[in-house]
Amino acid sequence: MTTIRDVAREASVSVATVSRVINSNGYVNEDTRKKVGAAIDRLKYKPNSVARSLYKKESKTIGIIVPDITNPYFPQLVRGVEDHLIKKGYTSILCNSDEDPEKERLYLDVMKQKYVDGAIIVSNTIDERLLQEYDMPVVALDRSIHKDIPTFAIDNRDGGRAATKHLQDIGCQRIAHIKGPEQIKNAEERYTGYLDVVKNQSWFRDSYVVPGDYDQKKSARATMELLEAHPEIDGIFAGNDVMALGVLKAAESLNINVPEELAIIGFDGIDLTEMTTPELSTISQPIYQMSVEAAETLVALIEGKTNAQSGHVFPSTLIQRQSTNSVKENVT
Amino acid sequence: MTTIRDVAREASVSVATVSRVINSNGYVNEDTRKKVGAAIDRLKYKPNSVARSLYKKESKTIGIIVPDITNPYFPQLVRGVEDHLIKKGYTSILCNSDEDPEKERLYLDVMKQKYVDGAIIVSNTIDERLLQEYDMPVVALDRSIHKDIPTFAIDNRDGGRAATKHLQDIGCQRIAHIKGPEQIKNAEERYTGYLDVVKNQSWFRDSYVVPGDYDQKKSARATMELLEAHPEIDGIFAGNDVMALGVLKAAESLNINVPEELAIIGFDGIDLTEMTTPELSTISQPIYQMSVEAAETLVALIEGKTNAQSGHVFPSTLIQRQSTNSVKENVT
DNA sequence: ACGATTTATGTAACCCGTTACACACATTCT
DNA sequence: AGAATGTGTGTAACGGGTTACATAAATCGT
Repeated sequence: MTTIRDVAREASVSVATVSRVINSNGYVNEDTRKKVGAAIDRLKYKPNSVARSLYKKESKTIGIIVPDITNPYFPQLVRGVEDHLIKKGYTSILCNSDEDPEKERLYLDVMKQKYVDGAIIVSNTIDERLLQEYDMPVVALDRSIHKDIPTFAIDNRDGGRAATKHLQDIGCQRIAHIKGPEQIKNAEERYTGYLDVVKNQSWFRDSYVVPGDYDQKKSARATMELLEAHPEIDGIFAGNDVMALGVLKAAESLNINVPEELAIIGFDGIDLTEMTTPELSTISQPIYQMSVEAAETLVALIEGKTNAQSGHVFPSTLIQRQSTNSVKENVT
Repeated sequence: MTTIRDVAREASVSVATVSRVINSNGYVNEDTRKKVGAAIDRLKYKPNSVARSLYKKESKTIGIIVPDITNPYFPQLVRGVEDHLIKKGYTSILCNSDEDPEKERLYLDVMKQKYVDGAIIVSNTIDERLLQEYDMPVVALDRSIHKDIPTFAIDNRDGGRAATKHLQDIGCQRIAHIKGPEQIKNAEERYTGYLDVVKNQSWFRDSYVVPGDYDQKKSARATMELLEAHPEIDGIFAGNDVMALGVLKAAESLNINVPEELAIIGFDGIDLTEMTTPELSTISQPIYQMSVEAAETLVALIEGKTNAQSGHVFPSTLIQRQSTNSVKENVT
C-alpha cells in the first residue's frame, strides 16, 4: 500500500505538506497543491484511516446497538442511521444485543477499544452509570436511557390512548390489550395509554389485559385463550404490530371475522401491516425519520456542536386500515 | 485512557513484557505474569485496538455488503454473520449498497482504508476485477460473484423446479411465474427452473411469465393483469416470498380463493410467509446456516487456513403451507 | 527602511501496541 | 568443562498520518 511518504517523495515535498493538502489545513501554495494532487492521483493514494485514528483518537465509526436486527422494527431504523452516517463520512458497526447486558457490555468494550466516536443505542438494560464508564457521545433511539441522553422516540402513552380511542370510535364496546414485555418501558407506556382510556369504564376488567411478549406466536395463543374466556371482546389493541399479527391469526383460526366481529389495531407501523389480509390498522412511528434525526444529533455531539438538540418526541399517526374498518358506524 | 506504558510502570516491567502477557506470546515468568495481570486489573487496562491494527495491518473487523437491510431476506443473513463473527472476535460494518456500483465502490474504499480484514458480499454488480483492486478475502453470499470466490447459496434453478413441480403435484394445470429482476442471477435461475418443468407442456405460453421485480406492489399489479387476461391460471410460482405476498393480495382483491382456485408458492422462506393468511408455501433457504458458514469460511481465509472450503451449495426445502394445500388431490 | 504579519514548507515527535534484537542467566548435552 | 539450548526481560524501531515548532521568504504597515 502506498503511504503518505511515498506521495511526498513522488511530489518532492515533505509529508507535512502532503498532509496539509489532504486535509486542507494550513498554508499550501497553489502550485504545490497541484503537484501533490497529481502525485496522489498517480499513486492512487488513499490515506490510512487507522493511522489517522491512532493520532486523532477518533475513528469516523459509530456503533449501533439494537436488540435484534431480525425483529422487523429495526431494519428501517438501522437503515436510517446508516444512510445518514455514511453521508457524513462515518461507518456503522452493527451490534445485536438480544437485550443481554453482558453482550451490551462486550460491544461497548469493543467500541471503546476501537475509538468508536459515538453510539446509537436501543436498549432497556443499559443505564447511565454504565455509559459513564465509556465516556462517549450517545443518543437513545426508541427507548430512553436517561434524561441527560438525547432521546428520539414517540410518545408511547399517547399512542396507546389513540389506538384505544380509535377502537372506541369505531364502535367497540369491550376492548382488550395484548401487552408487551414488562421490562420494556415503551410497552408499559402503551399499556398505560390503554388504561387511561378504559380504566374507568364499567365494563373494564383486569383479565382483558394479557401478556404477548412482543411475540407473534405467544400473542396468538394468548388471544385464543382470551377470546374463549371473553367472547364479548370486540376490539383488541396489540402493543405492537407483530403481536397484532398474532391476534389476527388467532381470530382467523377461531373463525372470527375481522373487523366485523373483532377490530384489531397494532403499534409501530412496520411494513408488515400492509401485507396482511385484512391490512392492519396501526399507530405508525416515523421510524426512518427518527433514526435520521438521531444520527444527525449524534454527529453534532461528536463534532462538538453545542447547539445539538437534546432529543425529540415525534408524533405518531393513526393509520386506519381494514382491520378497524368496522361496519358498526360511530356508535359512541 | 491507560496505555500499555502505564501498566508497565505499575507492574515495574517493560512494555514488551506486558504485551507478552496480553497476547500469551513468548516467555514470561509465572510470577511476572501475575504481577502484570494484577496491574492490568488495577488500572482496568484495555489494549487499544487501533494501535494494534496499525502495526499488524488488520482490524478484527469485516464488512458486510447487502443491497438493503430493509428487504426482509437480509436481516437473518446479517444476523447469522454477525453472530458468528462476534464470537470469533470480529466486529461487523454494515453496508447498504442498494445494488449501486458507486456505493459499493465507496464502501470498499472505506473498508480498505480501515484495514478491514475481509468482506461478505451480496451483490450482482461487483465483479472479480473490481475486487482484485482491493485485495482482501471475500466470500459471496446468496449470489455468486466469480468462480474463484467462495460462494454460499442454494441451487436456485433446482428450487425453481421444485416449486413448479409442487404446483403440478397438487393438481395445478396452468402455472404462471412472477419473475424477479433481469439483472439478478438468482431470479433468472429460478425462472429457468420453472421453464425446465413447463416449457414442453402443451398449455405453456410466454405470457404466463410476468415481471414482478422482487417487489410486492408491482407483483400485485402484474398478477391482477395476468389473472384477468388468463383466468385459466390455477397456480403461481412467485420468484420470491415478497412477490408471493403481492400475488396473494391480488388474489384476494379479485375474490379468488387461495388455494382452492389458485395455489401460490413463494421462494426464500422468510418469516413473513408464516404470518399471512393463508400461510404461504415456499422454497425455504437455510438462510441463517448459510450466513454462519460464509462467516466461518471468511474467518478461515483471513486467518490463512488453506483448508478453507471453497463455498457450498445448500439444499433448499419445500415447505408446504395453506397456500398450496389444495383440495384437488394429486391429479397428475 | 525595519519590525510585524502572512505565507510556505520541512523536521521530528507523537499516538500506542508489537516485535526484532540483544543480553543474561539457567539447564542440558557431550 | 564448554557448547548448545531454553527461559526471561528490556530497548528501540516500526506502522502511517498529524501537528507543534522551527525556519525563511514574501508582504504589509507606518
